[in-house]
Amino acid sequence: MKEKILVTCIQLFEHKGFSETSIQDIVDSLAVTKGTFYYYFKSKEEVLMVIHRMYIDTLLEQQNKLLEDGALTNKDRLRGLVEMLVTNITPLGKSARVFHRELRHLSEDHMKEARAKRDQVRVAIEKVIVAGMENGEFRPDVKADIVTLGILGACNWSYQWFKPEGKYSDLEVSEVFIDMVCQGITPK
Amino acid sequence: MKEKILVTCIQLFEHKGFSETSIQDIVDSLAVTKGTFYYYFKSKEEVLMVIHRMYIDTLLEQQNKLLEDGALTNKDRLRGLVEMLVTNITPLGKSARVFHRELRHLSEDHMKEARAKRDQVRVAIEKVIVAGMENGEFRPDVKADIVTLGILGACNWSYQWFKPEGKYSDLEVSEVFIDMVCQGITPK
Amino acid sequence: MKEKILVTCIQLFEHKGFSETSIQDIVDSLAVTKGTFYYYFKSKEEVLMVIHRMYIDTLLEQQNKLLEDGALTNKDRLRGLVEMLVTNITPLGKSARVFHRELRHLSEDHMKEARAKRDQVRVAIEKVIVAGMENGEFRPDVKADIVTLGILGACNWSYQWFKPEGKYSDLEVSEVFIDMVCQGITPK
Amino acid sequence: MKEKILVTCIQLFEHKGFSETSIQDIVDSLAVTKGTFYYYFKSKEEVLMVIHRMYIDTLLEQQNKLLEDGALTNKDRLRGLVEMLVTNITPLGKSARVFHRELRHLSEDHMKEARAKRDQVRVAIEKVIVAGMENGEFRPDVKADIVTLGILGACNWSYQWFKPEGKYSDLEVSEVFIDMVCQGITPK
DNA sequence: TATGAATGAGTCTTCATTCAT
DNA sequence: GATGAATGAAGACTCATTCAT
Repeated sequence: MKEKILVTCIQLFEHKGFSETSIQDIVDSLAVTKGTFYYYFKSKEEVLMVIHRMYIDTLLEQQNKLLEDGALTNKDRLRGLVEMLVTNITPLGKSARVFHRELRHLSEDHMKEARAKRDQVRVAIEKVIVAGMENGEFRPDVKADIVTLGILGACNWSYQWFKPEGKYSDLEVSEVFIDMVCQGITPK
Repeated sequence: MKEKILVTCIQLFEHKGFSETSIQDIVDSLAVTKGTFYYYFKSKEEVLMVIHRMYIDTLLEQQNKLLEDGALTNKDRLRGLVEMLVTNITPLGKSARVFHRELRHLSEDHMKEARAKRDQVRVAIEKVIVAGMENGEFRPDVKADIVTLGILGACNWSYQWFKPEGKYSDLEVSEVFIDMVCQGITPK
Repeated sequence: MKEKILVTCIQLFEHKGFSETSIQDIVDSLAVTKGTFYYYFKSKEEVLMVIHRMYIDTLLEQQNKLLEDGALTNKDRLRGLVEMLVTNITPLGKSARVFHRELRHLSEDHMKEARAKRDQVRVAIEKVIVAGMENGEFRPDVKADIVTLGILGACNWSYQWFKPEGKYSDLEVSEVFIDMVCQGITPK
Repeated sequence: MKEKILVTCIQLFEHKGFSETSIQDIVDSLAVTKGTFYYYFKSKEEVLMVIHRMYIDTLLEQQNKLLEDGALTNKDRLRGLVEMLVTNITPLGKSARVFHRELRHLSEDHMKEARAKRDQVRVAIEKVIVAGMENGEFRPDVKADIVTLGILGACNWSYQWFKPEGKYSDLEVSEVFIDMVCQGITPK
């Protein structure tokens, strides 16, 4: 039941937004009563928090695997991180959209937690880039911090326009992003 | 007064979000009464619409100047567009954040209008890239549509983290973005 | 202008009802501003009162002519009163509907006045019937007071269904009413 | 509770009118909170609709009994219908007044429904008269449609003046109406 | 586990009215 | 005569949340 509530909430929050989704909407979708909702969660915000946590923890897990794999080059790692961020398979895609859009509706504490975790992704990208700069995979003169934010922006923004049934798959999109970021768009 | 209401609304919508800003909040900030608000605007949504329109129209105007200037190379134009998007001079920065975050709270009609205009920016970037591909300024094998969305993402996302008083100026940020996109981050 | 406001108000009150008609509606219909309205009338209720007064005074005037005409039989007089009530010539028809429907929105004092005048019509009918009973024109055993209220009901109700462009004219309707009331519908 | 809300609303709508009765008035009368009202009804209009439906359905039921009773003459039936309409036994009397006065505040759909049902009463009276004309109970030359509207008017109007504690009972009033309509007020 | 009645603060919005100009 | 900016009380309705059962 807790699971079912979560899934329903992800759908609704993604579709209508957190503020615009009422408890009534949620319990109607599930054909249960309000009491049931409050038996499992103590507030609407708690549901949001759980969604955030599930999403970001999944991400961080993936990320750690990538970072710890000693066999990979830094470019491979960067590719892996970009793919991870762009990947849009349900239900992670919906969670991702909720994550990026509804961060502000978390309570003070939960927001700090979410931000801190979100930052780990940024830091990971930045570290990979810096490591690549040091071992010659990347140009030594790039501004790693800003480039990182640029890459993050490109990836996170994809949740705003990406359509799974569209012209390109999520993998193709990440490939293009990686190519753009690594080779640039001007001819050599 | 209409002007004052708008400015206040931009502040509040940016700070607390559209849904979370009540008419009461707005009129309290201005030390007027609700009646006054509704004398100038017929709904909260109308204010949002005006903010959107002001922002996007300003953008499109700048954009048109860039596109019509025959003396520029396509790379110059791209740089111009990126600079235009990243530029965060007050009060456009707040408007920009409101624009990107609260699009969904517009009414059906206004949303269509806003989306159509927003799309003009995307189309402009894409056209510049395609033109550059044709005249050899850019590689002939890039996927212009996705690259465009990547660039847009990097730029639009900057409203989430850019601080005018921070380490880099908005011009520096756009320079890094342009460099990243054009040269790539790998050495030649 | 005062005249124009009145005419417009009759239209609007008749169409939407008094409570549902806002000052804004009124001034919009006239393409003037609220200030103008309040220059001529000191409240919405005052307009309603004037409409009531105009209608009922017109009625009472007609009624008095009928009653004072010594040449008429009581049956003639009754016919005259019924015709007077049913008559739906514009703009009296709309005023009549407003009169009957919106009485309750008058202020205490105005309501008393309106009720008193309205009562004069009832009393007049009753007197004509009693006079007819005394001189043999009407049956001596009718309950004049209730019959009066029945006749009034039939007439006043006609404003709810009568359509000038309908199958019968207002004169035909009153003829039928008079016939029904005088002869009854059973055969002799 | 739903029952209690309905009873209270009938009182208030009858006394002050629908538009003039606020939700606050209603819940204050019941010593509950607004939330409670909206737990049972989803709008003020819904309450009005229920009141209309209860009243008119009760009426139509009574009416059908009358029409189906083969032992009655048409005059009996007409008497029955008039009695039914004039009868003012609590709480139907208040409902009746609300019904006739507040019809216009129903939503489009509910209004159509109410009007259709209200029309059934008119049609029933007309049919009884026509049937009486055919079997010789009533004069063959009466205009059944207008006479019907006259009778309806007399009856419906009674809700405006009838007082249960007054000089005449509701049964006496209907008797006078029937006598007036059938015999007429002129001597044979 | 789950219900459903009840709460009460809060939402956006409308409105009749006033008044300085 | 007429304007239009401003008021503030009141309107209908929503909502997250609680709690006895």
